[in-house]
Amino acid sequence: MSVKREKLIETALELFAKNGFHATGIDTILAHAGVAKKTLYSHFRTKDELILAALRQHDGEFRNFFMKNVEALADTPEERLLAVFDVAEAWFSQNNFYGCMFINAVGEYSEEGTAIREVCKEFKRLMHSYMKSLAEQAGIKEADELASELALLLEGSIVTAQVSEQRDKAAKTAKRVAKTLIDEANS
Amino acid sequence: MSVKREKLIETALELFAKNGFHATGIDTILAHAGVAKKTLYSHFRTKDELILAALRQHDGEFRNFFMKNVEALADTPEERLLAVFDVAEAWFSQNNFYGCMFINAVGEYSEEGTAIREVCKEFKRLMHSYMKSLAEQAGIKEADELASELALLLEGSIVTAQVSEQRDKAAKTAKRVAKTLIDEANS
DNA sequence: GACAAAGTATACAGGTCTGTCTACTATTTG
DNA sequence: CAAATAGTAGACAGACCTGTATACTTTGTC
Repeated sequence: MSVKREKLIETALELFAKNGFHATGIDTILAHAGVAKKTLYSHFRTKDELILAALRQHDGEFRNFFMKNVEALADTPEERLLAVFDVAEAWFSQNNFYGCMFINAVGEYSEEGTAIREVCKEFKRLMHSYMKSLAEQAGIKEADELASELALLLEGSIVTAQVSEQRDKAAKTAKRVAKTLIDEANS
Repeated sequence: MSVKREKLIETALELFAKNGFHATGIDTILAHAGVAKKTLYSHFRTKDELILAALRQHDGEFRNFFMKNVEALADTPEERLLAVFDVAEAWFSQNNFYGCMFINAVGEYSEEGTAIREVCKEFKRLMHSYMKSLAEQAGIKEADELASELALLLEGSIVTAQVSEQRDKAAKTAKRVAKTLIDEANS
């Protein structure tokens, strides 16, 4: 694929994360990426298509980052369910942490059923699916229920880290509750 | 206070909630409110000041709605801690539910220390404070910890209801975990 | 080396944005 | 009743928005 296209998506992701989608203009993206306007519009028909491509790429990249780190931090499925919140803490402490891009996107695009919303919904579905598979591998009976509970905790910690700026505490509180829930589901 | 000013804030809140802050123009607010531009700029110096006034009013209104409903649904402090999630479920099921306006605002305004961000942070602090006082009234030792845990669950259920559109399930899952945590903190 | 593909730079159209200004009209208050 | 206050309607400036078009340049491939 084109290196210009990749540069555009990379730049767009940074600016969308920091300043939001509506507040980030095409010209700003072009200036930061060092790409001409015509090149952008040869790769993407509209700004919305660029947003969509950026979100789709971030979906893949982020889940890859997340799973790779979970698997590096712990070996057993049960330990990995807990490690999710260690990875979250490391994520929150990055200096370019601006919350979850998919949550932020839904805040700006409220119309249900649109492509942008569906990508965000799918990302959350896949994160839930990942935690459910870990729970199943750990031999937990109510794997789906536990995954929903842990997903809720993860969302809560992301938003608390973003809004209340208590990043370490948000992750640690979520992890403490997660431990309680995993122990309970295992008994 | 001026009825025009109130109408402006009310209209702005509806449009900001539905379409976001950057995507909602001054002219759109004026047309919906039936107010002249000069009147707006006699009450607010800039759009940001209107946003700030709207957020501050929503802070008061929302917490009042929340606490009134919690207190109507349950009588004892312990039951009220659980009722928080029944009120959340009722909130999510409103047809004009677009998630938490403060979370959405932070997604659009990333610069820490700005007035808009501080209002959002303060709202979350006050919600935590409310749940902490309920926990204290219920005689729970680690009231602050429990409040942080329940706040995390509440945030998680809000975001899940908004993004994943499983509104009933999000509230019920959070309530189920909350019950576990409250029982544990009481033992 | 020729030629097609991909890129640059930039002007432009048509629209929207915030905020100011002028001129006029109700409304309230002393 | 008169004067101050608060409002309407709308034009306007200057900036920014998305998306298209023109003319030129680089790059890669046969």
